[in-house]
Amino acid sequence: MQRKLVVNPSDAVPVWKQIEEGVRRLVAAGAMARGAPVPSVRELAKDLRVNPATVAKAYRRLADAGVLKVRRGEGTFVEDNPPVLRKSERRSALREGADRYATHAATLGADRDEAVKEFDTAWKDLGGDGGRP
Amino acid sequence: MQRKLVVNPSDAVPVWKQIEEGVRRLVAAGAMARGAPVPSVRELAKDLRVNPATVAKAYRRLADAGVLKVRRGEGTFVEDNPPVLRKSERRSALREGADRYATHAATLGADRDEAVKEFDTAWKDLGGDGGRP
Amino acid sequence: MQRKLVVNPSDAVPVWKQIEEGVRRLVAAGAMARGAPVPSVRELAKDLRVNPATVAKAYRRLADAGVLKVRRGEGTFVEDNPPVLRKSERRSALREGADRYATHAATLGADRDEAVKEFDTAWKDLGGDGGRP
Amino acid sequence: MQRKLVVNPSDAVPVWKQIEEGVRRLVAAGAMARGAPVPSVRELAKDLRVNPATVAKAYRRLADAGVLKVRRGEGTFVEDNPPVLRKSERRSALREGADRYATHAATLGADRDEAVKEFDTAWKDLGGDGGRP
DNA sequence: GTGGTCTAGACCACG
DNA sequence: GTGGTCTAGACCACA
Repeated sequence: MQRKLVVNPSDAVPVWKQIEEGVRRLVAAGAMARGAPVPSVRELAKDLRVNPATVAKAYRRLADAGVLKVRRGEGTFVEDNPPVLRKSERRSALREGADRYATHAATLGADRDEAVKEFDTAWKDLGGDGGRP
Repeated sequence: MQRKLVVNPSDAVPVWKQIEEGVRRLVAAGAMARGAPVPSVRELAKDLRVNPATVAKAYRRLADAGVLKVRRGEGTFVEDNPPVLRKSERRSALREGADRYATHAATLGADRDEAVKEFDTAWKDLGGDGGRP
Repeated sequence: MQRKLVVNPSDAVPVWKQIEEGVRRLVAAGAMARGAPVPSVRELAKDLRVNPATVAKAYRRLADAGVLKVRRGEGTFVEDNPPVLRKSERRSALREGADRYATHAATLGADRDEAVKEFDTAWKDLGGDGGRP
Repeated sequence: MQRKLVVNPSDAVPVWKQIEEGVRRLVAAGAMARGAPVPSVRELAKDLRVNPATVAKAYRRLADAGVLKVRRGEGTFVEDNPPVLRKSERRSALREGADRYATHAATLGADRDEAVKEFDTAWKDLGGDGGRP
């Protein structure tokens, strides 16, 4: 599992969404500890070479979602108790990704087993152990 | 595998791209035979309830990619030898999609079996039968 | 100088125009003798693998221009005295071709001398002798 | 060489193609520097008095060809390393155009000097100075 | 502000 | 009939 944020500006997925998902991932993985400060908007923007407004948008959404907490004058921090997605939200988000991958694989002419095999390889590379990564 | 094109105008992915990928799938699956005519721009547009320019864009891209062949004044046809991705390209394209889905699922806290189960559901909805479509 | 008609259906120039210009060229070069019969519409269409209507359009224009003569029930023939283009028409047609080539060369980043050199090579290959081919 | 884009809506060649070739020329000539921003779609459309979608089509094709780079929400830029045709490709592309023009001129009964003279006139109208632009 | 998508409809060239 | 081009204008996502 990567421990650092990376974004691909050429990707179809919006940059702000890549940042948002990346932060969620790092928080879930413990790479960003609860209550710990996250990089400032300007700092992260400079690191990722993106527009500060883009980072700000991701942080704002994460704050709205209760993953981050802004303390005026101090900075931005990981919430002590980052929320878990509601079941239905989580499910539909998962389904969305599954749809994308299924369409992608079918377009390439792959069959079901080949697609799953490739997924398992990718899953292992994330640092998983066959179950929860 | 579905034998008919369908598009979802509410989807985030552009309609022209849905058409392009759908045609690629049908050609790959043999549902659209080599050298055979594809529906005319206007006809398909009427079927799908979209603007002819949208279909034309998809056809144009497919012609640029060598999948379709436009004969002026006659119509649009499947190329006799639609380009097949080289094995390594196909593999890496599949892997890329698998990576995206694995990351996505991991971000949501799903485990491997849940992700595969969701993928299978999505695959079936494409019209697949569990094996080679 | 080619002695046979060839057309390129993928070219930007319409097929009927390629045929029309080809016939003019062959007549001017003497490859199609004055008063001699030209291939029938169907025959030429079969040879060139184009739609008979396309050949018919070229022949009709050539007949209108006085280059060919249709004798009903007998066939189509080269006129005994094919007309010469009026000076202004000829000039503007020449200029049009020059414009196309100049734009083409400039887009490729060629300089004037290189473009002329390439033209001279092409001209010689047509069978010319440095002057009228 | 012209330093500014101009289009002729009455010309047979599509406006989007005129724009595409014009930009290629300006980039090749260095009038549009590597990495520098090109006029925005709307701005250029206003300048040229054409529809923004027409400019967008040209830009899109140039981006696909690697000449321009689109940065979402920021604008469109000249690529740092716009692709140069390989020598042999460039040569054969030039030769192709030369062939077309030679054939065209010969069809009109022009001699070599007349054809070159007309070419020079056309070249000057592009803004050339008789040598490398 | 930027570019991308889509619609509706006109007009043209080609076969 | 076919596809291609262009316009006018709306709406969206992104930075």
